[in-house]
Amino acid sequence: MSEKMRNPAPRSTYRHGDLRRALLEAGVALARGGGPTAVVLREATRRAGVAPNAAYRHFANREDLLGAVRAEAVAAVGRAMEAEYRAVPAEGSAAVQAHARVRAVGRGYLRFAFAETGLFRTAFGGPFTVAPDAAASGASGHNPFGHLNAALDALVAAGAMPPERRPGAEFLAWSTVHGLALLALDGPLQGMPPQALDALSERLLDMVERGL
Amino acid sequence: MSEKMRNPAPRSTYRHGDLRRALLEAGVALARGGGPTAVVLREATRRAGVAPNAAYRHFANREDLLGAVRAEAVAAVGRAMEAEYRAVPAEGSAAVQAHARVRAVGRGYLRFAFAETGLFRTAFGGPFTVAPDAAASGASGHNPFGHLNAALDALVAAGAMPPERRPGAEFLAWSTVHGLALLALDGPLQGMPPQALDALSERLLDMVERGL
DNA sequence: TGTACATCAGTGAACGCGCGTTCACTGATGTAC
DNA sequence: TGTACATCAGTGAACGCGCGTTCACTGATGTAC
Repeated sequence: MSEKMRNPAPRSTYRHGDLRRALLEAGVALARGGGPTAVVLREATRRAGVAPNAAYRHFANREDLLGAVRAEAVAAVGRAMEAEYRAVPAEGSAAVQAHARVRAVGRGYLRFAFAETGLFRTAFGGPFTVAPDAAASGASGHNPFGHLNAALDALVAAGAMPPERRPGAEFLAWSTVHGLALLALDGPLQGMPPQALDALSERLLDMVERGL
Repeated sequence: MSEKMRNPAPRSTYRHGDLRRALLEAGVALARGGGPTAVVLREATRRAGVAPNAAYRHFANREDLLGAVRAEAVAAVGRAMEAEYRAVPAEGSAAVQAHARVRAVGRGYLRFAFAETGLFRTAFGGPFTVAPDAAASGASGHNPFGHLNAALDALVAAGAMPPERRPGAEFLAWSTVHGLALLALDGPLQGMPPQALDALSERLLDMVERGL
């Protein structure tokens, strides 16, 4: 029973059950609907059926809650990228596969942006950073930047990209898809039908492949 | 004197002199410092030395003021692009010049974004549209989208780009620079020194040229 | 197994904030005769 | 040139809003003896 001291697990029962999770999920739902500014602390507590100030037992303040929601949104982007990535058939030469995977990663990013506007905005619509060990950590999935880096590394390993062009290439590739996403969300591409957006995405990915 | 009826010019004297312009300039100054959310109606009137509600003689509401400020910011982006464009030396073949001009247009956009963060955000950081006649109007300068379109048209005219790739190419090119700008403003490129940003910009423009 | 106590998740009420916006007004200016 | 009147740019005061956040609290639960 000395485990209590070594591993001071938080108490297992709370009145609400798990208010922290409930608030986080409410926050994610708000973000999904209206982006980061829609993550309103009082509204999250309302949805959790709790007094406004109860949130302060689980989050330091509104910014803290928003940060947790943002992390969820980033993870969701990563999952979308992973899904496209895994859908790439394991056929063709290593170079062909590596190319297909870079495209898949970009396609996942774009499709998420088009389909989950609010969450995408929450993840990348304001100031954001990437985990410092993004490139290094291979195991921990759900990191968009890590996926991109891995795909580009594989491109070099397959001999499909000159190694001297590799440094910084992730920023060039990311810029491209990021820009298209935001043009589609806020800019002149607003309201373009999904299939047209998909077609434009493929052309963009062509351009990146040729250009890298 | 019947001109009065034909041309009912607004009265030439106002107590303030030109409060509309004063408010607009205050708004632009606020946007320069803090982006669109910093354009606060009350603060603009404060800076103009006027009561808060005086603004309603010149703007329907806050959104109207912000729209006018945004138009100024967009025009400033256009001017920056023009400046780079005009700096292109008139030497080499038509194709070489056309390439140089596409690059110049992109470079102007990026440099503006890096140097005038607040104004860039105001122009393109939220929902925005481009003038419907953007491509058509050649004379009216200061339209970023128009500059880009013109440069790409020239690229095709010079035989430096296959005509069948021209449609929609403006969105691909714009996506690319737009994405880099936002990654530098909000993302992992934050705090990168201007010369490094310039170097990355040139690599990005290389990529676009090869890829288009 | 039972009792006394400490913990702390959630309560209820209230705050100050700065904003955008509305109201009825005033008084300098421009215009008609 | 002088007087009477209309216009309307800017005034002063006030509003409601919903937010994030703080305060002193309560009462269910977990723990020690």
